[in-house]
Amino acid sequence: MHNRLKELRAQHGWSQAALGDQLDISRQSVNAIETGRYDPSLPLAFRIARLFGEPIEAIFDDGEISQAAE
Amino acid sequence: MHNRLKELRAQHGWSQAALGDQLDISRQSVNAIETGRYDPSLPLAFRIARLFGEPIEAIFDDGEISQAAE
DNA sequence: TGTCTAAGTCAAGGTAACTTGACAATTCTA
DNA sequence: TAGAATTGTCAAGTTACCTTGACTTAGACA
Repeated sequence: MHNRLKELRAQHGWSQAALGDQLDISRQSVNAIETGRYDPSLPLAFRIARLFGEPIEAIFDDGEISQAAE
Repeated sequence: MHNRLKELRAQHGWSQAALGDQLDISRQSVNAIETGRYDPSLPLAFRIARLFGEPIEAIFDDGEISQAAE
């Protein structure tokens, strides 16, 4: 799943390690998510979205077309 | 993490098995998520949100206070 | 009554999401 | 130039997510 983690982290001038500290995960996990080796868990996705002040859907993109309720 | 899966499923009149079919997971997994035994993966959370036409944050709630970007 | 469906749970197993520790390559900078 | 910081990656281990198969309980209904 594509994500904007690297871009958002760069906007704040944080290292992978510094971001990991704030998210309470290791720098290797930050790197793995940024490089697409695996997706974050849902609780971690919530922490990421909250840290950057954006909805999960604005940060992560699973490539499918989202359809609003009618 | 709390979620509204059971409520949303009831609104559509679907069984756990029928919902599992649409999400491409087993009925036991639907039950485990509904009863809070574990959280869905992020890709599965996307499929759930898309199926019900609501944002992930409107269906799942990790209990923390969300703060919009300023 | 017996049968069907739905829901809840358990066991056992596979894969994904994390961990710590290590090493190499690059870049910044004193 | 040497040292520090950053990033990328690997190995090995733990836990979470998800599977199939099975069993139980409860409700609907012929």
